[in-house]
Order: sequence, then C-alpha cells, then structure tokens
Amino acid sequence: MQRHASDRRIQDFMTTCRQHQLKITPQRVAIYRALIRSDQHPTADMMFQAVRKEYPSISFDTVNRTLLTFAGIGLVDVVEVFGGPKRFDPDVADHHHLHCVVCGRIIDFNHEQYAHLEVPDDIARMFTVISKRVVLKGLCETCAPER
Amino acid sequence: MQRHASDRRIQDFMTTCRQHQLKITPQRVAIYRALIRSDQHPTADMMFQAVRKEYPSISFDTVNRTLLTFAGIGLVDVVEVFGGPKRFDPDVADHHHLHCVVCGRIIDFNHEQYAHLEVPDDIARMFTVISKRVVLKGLCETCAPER
DNA sequence: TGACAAATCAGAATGAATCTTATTTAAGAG
DNA sequence: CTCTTAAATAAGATTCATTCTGATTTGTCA
Repeated sequence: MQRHASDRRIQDFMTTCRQHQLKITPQRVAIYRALIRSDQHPTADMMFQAVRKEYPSISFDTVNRTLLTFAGIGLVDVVEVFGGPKRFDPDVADHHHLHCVVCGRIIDFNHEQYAHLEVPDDIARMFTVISKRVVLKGLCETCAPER
Repeated sequence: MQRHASDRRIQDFMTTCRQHQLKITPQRVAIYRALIRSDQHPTADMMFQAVRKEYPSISFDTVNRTLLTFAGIGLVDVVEVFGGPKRFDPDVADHHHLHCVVCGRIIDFNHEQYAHLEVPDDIARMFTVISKRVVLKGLCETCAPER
C-alpha cells in the first residue's frame, strides 16, 4: 500500500512535468522522491544532503534550482520564514503554521475556523488573493519553559 | 502636532531602553527615528541607507545589530518573508499582511474577523502562542494583469 | 538514430548576516 | 565634574545561502 501510494505520486509528478514541458530526469525524480518522504519544511541544503545519499553525484545547484522549478509549477511550496534559508513544504494543500521562536521548528495544523477566512471587500478590490495562511509564533512543547 | 507625536515616541523609546539597560546612543536614536518614519517593512540595508543620510559615519553592522536588539525588546518586529533579506516592521501592534508575489511588496491590513482568531484546543495545549497573523499571498494592484 | 534544446555540474560570484578586534563612549560612583 | 568600566561601535574579515557562468551531458521528438 505504501509502495502503491508513493508510485502513484511519482506517476502524477511525471504527468505534471510533461504538462509543463519539463524533462523527466533521474535527478528530478530523485529530488521529488526525497521531497515526498521528507521531514517537514526542509531547506535546500537539507534536501541536498538527503538526495545525495541515493544520488551521490548530484550538485547542490541542481537540487536548489529544481526545488525552485517545482515551486513554480505548484509541486512544492516555499513557506514563510523570519530570516535564514528558504524552507520548502511538500504539502501544497491549504494548512496553517506554528513557528517556534526558539528552535525554529515549523508545525503544520488545520482548524475549522481558519478554513473559512474571508477577505475584506476593500482588500479584495485591490489585491488578488492566491493563498491564505494563519501564522502563529510561539513556543513549542520542547522549548516552552517547564511548568 | 507631528513634532510632538514624534518626540513622544522618542521619549517612550528612551524609557524602554532604560528599562532594558540599553545605553541611549546617538546611533540608536538615529536608527529609531528612521524607523518610525520608515516606509513599510524596510530591510536592514534600506535602514542603513536611510540612517546614513543623517549619520554618515554609521556602519551597516551597527544598524543591523541595533534592529535585532530592538526586535528583542519589542520595539520592532521581524516579519515573515519567503526568502531574501530580513524585513522589519515598526508597527508592533497586531495586524495582518498581504504579500505580492511579483513585486514583493508587503501591505498591512486589519479585519474584524481576524481580530478574534481562536487557537484550537489541541494546539493550545502543546504550543504557547505569542502572536497571530493572517498572511495572504497574491497580486497587488500594480502587478495584477490589466482587465 | 541524430539533432537540439534543456538540464546538469563545478566552480566562481554575489548578497546577506555575523563575527572579531581594536577603539570609543554612555552612565553611574565618588 | 571626573573617573572607571562595561557596553557599544566601526571596519573589515568570515561564513553561509543563493545565483550565475560556461562547458558538458542528456531527454525528447522527428
């Protein structure tokens, strides 16, 4: 089942590439594979280290450039950060983020109330909204002072 | 009136510095002055260029370090970005952001619905929330395709 | 199978942020 | 008002992230 789900995503990935006239190279497939089984919100360098293990000859530039290409066609998201390197999110469905201000961890969550955020009329008139996200800053369990 | 409001903020600024045992240096005052009359969401370099005009001998390092110090005591906010240099926000009151994906402009806004965002119980149990913000990505008036 | 545009690699270049060290200075004590 | 001291600053070096350049390789399609 695990194998089938993953294979299915690779098939979809290839279809998306073809739709955008992107060549299906072994590097791109390796990067996409690493992406869908990645820890949450990796940096380009983290992705490079991960892909490297299965594809030792790959260059950092290829990984970075490919991630940006993937972002351009909606296969991955570049998420908001408060400084530091870019971070990527393989989950492109709508969801929200917690940012721990101490360890920098980004935690995904969903909430019914946030699923129906409306855009104020005066804003909607002057701004075309592509995506909406609630971003909470705070302290995660590990970093919160003990009670 | 303009002058008075500004003077008042400088007074408050000095009080805050004293409360945190920060020395009131002419550099810090110049940086704070530039901050409160800044365009929205400047980078450290933009701040450096601005402060420079009134204080030509100041170094970039001092401007950058000072902005981070100010952020640490709540005089300025580091806002979310999607890559690129850090950006600062002199408005530390609760508000929300539009990000134009084309020109990178960040636009402040407020909305009644967003003022009452509740944090889901299961999240509140594992995460101490410091701040909440709605982040909308999209196209600003200038960058939206003509109609 | 061959041609060509696209993609990759390696290393150089750029940009942002931080660190190091020597010097200067604000602020409190006397 | 002067002295002392820790804090702050300036300048340049360093580190890290990202992008660019140019030469080489490789999917894709005819």
